[in-house]
Amino acid sequence: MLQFKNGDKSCEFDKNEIILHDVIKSLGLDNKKIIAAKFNGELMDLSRCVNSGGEVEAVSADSPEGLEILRHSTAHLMAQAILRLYPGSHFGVGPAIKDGFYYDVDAAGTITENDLPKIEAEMRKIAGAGEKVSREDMPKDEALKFFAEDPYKTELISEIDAPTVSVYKQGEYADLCRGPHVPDASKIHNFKLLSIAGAYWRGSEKNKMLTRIYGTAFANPDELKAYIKMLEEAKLRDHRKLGKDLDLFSLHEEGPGFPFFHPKGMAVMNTLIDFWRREHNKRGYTEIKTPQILDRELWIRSGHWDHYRENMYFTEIDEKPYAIKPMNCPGSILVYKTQLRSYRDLPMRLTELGCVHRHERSGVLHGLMRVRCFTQDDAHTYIEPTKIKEEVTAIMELDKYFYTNVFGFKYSVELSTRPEDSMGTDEQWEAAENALKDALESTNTPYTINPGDGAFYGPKIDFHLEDCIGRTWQCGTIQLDFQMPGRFGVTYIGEDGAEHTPVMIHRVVFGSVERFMGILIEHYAGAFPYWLAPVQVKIIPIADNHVDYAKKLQETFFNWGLRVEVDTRSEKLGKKIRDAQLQKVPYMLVVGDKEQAENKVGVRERSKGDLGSMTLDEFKNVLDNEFNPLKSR
RNA sequence: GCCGGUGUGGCUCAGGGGUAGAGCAGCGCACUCGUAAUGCGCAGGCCAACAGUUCAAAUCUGUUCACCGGCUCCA
Repeated sequence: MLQFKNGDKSCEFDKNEIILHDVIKSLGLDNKKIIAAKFNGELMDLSRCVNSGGEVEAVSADSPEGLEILRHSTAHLMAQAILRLYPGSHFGVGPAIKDGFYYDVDAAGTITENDLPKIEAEMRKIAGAGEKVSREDMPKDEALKFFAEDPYKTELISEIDAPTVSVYKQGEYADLCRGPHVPDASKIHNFKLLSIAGAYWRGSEKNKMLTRIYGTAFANPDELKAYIKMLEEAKLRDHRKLGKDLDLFSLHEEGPGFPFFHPKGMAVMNTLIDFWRREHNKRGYTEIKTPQILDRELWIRSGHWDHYRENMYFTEIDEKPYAIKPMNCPGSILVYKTQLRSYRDLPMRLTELGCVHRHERSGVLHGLMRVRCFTQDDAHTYIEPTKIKEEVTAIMELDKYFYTNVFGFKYSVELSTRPEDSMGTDEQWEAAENALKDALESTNTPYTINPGDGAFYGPKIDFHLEDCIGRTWQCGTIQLDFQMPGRFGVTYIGEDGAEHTPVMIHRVVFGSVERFMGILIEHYAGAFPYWLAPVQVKIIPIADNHVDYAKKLQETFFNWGLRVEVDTRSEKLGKKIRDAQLQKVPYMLVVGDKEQAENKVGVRERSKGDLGSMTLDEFKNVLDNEFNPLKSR
């Protein structure tokens, strides 16, 4: 006798074993969208046979768990189609991921983007025929024999630490897989293959490169359509396109990875920096500036030569070796050491908007997000070891103010621990990692651990912001450093009159000012808020004889400190407005006979439209009510 | 760096072995206009670079460079 229940529903079978799908049916839970089962909390195939009773749930394709199964099964469906079209192909791994799935293929022949429709068509054929999916548990040695032709599966099987493995078969295709999967391919309707790329087997560049095919699948056709539309809209937000359209920056073959900033881009960047300076001054930071090129000896002493050389550029001055700085810390230390410091001077918070050069491999460059020269909004804080938590907490609050209050970003936090290539003792690393953990936990900050991703001199807390298509980019970081102060003999005189070594905190908020700007462009889709907009106000004379009045207004607004342009072209009003809208200017001021006579401006806001005629005082009042973190306090 | 793709006027793109095309932007002229594109005209390109095949290359081949999508790496 087997008893099953689901909430207040229950059923019994006078048998020793039963198929979960039958249980679901008699519990009255079945419908077309059900693709798997959950038995006592464990996801299983609908066809799975159980020999004890328990809690049973039906997993629908539109639940988060069901969607993952659906996508995973779609990856298998794709693999079967590829096997038909490219017999002899082998497969690596093919998991469900955040917005879909991929499968890494060692294809017999070359698969290109143009082949995706063909593969998709084959997939629909198989799904239409309702190809059955079945699971089989095999002892490992049998599985090894079964997959003898497949180097990838054999490698995976031999690493599995269990006596048996499960194999899923559908038609001519079979795959080593934990499952569960849909009962048959007819459950898969709404899918699309998206892109193709190379990917190293098991993620190591020492291994062969396989062909990775990305795709996605959804429970409903509307969701798939919405997702594809989202991808298209995201493309329109791409900071590289908007950077061109809005004349913010450009990239040139003559300087790969070295962006050129135009006047409008600089207007945004300088505004960001003004804001940044204000906020740091409020919090007890003072600013320094250190040289671009420094003696190679300094970098040997700092450990960069041993741990970071691959990413550095070198040069020679008067036959002596020098390095272009990839980080600002050694420079900061030299400034610290120009005087004998007291515990009363600590924490000493030195900021530096340092332009650093790092050699990045050609394939990773990406607009403003990944470059070879960027401006770090750096600060190095020298601090007594007992004050770490307090200081780290204060930095996290600063980060939160920036990201959430001012820019409205979602962000995630990671704690990155000791990497393989690093300096210092285990005790030092443990102390540093614990200090960061402590700060995170005492502020109830949710975080994940990113093992082995710390800097070579210490662990770090990283802040990741999302771009328009969900890629995340590291911006802020807080790094604890127990190494450099010792290496450079950095000291302070304590209350006890003795010399002590301070701890150093390296931290950035924007991270790279360039990257942060890239993310802002996508975040706002180019429509910067009033305080950041490169052109805040565009004056639009209706006819040529209003240009003089427009220019007079511009003078006034310059004196108010605004960024203002006048459209002096002999175009129609509609055209000038359209162009200003496309440039995403927050305020357009239409001026014609009426305004000129009354000394007014016709105010149009880019999203609210025509706000009517206003005196200059009234307009100023509107501007004063705009969000502006440069004016608070 | 690796795999795949792409490279044609400022921008978006068509063409494709026989002396280079469109729209937008630019310039000129006319219009002097009331809240998302006025009309007409003009000018603008060694078709990424370098080799090769050919009577002839933007077009075919090779190499290089840059860019795009990923991988690896990272702020």
